[in-house]
Amino acid sequence: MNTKARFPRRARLLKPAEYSRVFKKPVRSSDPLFTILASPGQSVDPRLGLAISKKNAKRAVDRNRIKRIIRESFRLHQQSLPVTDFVVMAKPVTKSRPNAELFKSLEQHWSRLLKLCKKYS
RNA sequence: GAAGUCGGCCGGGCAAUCGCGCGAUAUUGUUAAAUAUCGGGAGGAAAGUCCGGGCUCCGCAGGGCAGGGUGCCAGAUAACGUCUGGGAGGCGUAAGCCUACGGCCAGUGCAGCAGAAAAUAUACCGCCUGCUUUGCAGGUAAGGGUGAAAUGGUGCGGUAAGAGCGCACCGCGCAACAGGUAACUGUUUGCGGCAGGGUAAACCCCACCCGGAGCAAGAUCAAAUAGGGGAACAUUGGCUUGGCCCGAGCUGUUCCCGGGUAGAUCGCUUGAGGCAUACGGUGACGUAUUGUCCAGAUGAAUGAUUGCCAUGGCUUCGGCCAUACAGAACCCGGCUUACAGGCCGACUUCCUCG
RNA sequence: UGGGCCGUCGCCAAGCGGUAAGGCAACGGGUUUUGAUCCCGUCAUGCGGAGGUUCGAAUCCUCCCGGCCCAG
Repeated sequence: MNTKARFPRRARLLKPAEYSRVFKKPVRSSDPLFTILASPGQSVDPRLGLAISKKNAKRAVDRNRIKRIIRESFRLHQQSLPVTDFVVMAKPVTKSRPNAELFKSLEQHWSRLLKLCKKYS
């Protein structure tokens, strides 16, 4: 139904309960920049949640930048993703990397998760 | 031209594509919502949370003690620990800057080491006199030495040697007078030979100020669950909003029925708002008028990519690199701290030329 | 958002206006055939940072920096 690369509210995780469900039995994908947890979704669309802790990115500016980049990347790739709930977590080094590198890393994550989720289901 | 002082301002720009959340309007839809168009969408510090206020609740926000804060004077302000003007002291050639800057003649405390002596008196080396002369007694506080700090400085007189012992000038204290709203000031007058040290960011005293919590405050609608709610009576203990007391409420018993967690909505952005002009005031600021609406999220919007330009640096002249500090969360007034680079104005000193 | 606490040698810490204790560790020496134990000695000039008050500050005051805890 979403022919365009949009990012409305229903494509996000909104409640603590939804987050804890993902944390309980996730499929993991990690690299030095991000860890992404995935779990089969209950909605019609793939959904995204963000977990950027103050420990990993101390300044609010850095946290906002990381979140925006993750959302942007998710928005552009959600067409190819299965109906799954994702939670993206950042690492301590993430804040010091340029935007282009973060986009590249996330792209690899999405394609890897696509394979993993197919195997899972 | 160089060095410096003060004040104010900016904090990259334009375009294209793809988005996010808010408001208004329109259409669709039973609702939830969806789509389209238009409008606007981070800061000078949004930060630290160091002060002050609004707002909300604590029945009223009351009294006393305790505790905390402020501390030259006057003003500004909703208020302040902020700001403005003035005074005093200090620093600087100057422009200018800095200052917790009330009170140790209310009381209490503290001062290691050194030094004779550290706060109430005294005398180590000295100096002078006398004597029974390798010393003792008396006088003295000029000189030396110690220390952060030792009973005012210079000169003359005076004396056995000295000493405010006396005098002159300076300093200090008190009073009067004059100026100033006041702090305070003085080529003024008079009195006092000098009061007796330091420390109050030591306890403390004096003056003034402060009730407590915080928008996750609080209000409304309400799945689940039955833990409850209201009125009357009683008052030992317990609880409540600052630590205690007074005062107030709840808990207890009886009677009567409606209450409320998850979640949602409101609070939530029109305000001690901001811009412009005029007037008053040395100034902080105030008054009046015209016109204006300028972020409102909630796992948390305000973005990403590309191109061109701007600024700075490097350059093999093709280009390449860099562009700070930092992200609203109820809202304002300050303070403090961080900050690439740049702009404007006023002033000071020095050098050169005319 | 609000409130509270703490930064002292490599580690654990006492001291709270007048020379910064002590223990563990480390290093050197002694004892022992060797090692442990034990004994003696040494070490770091450092009180999170910057200002101020004071003759004198780890201590008092102000502002920053870092860490921890609590309420919701």
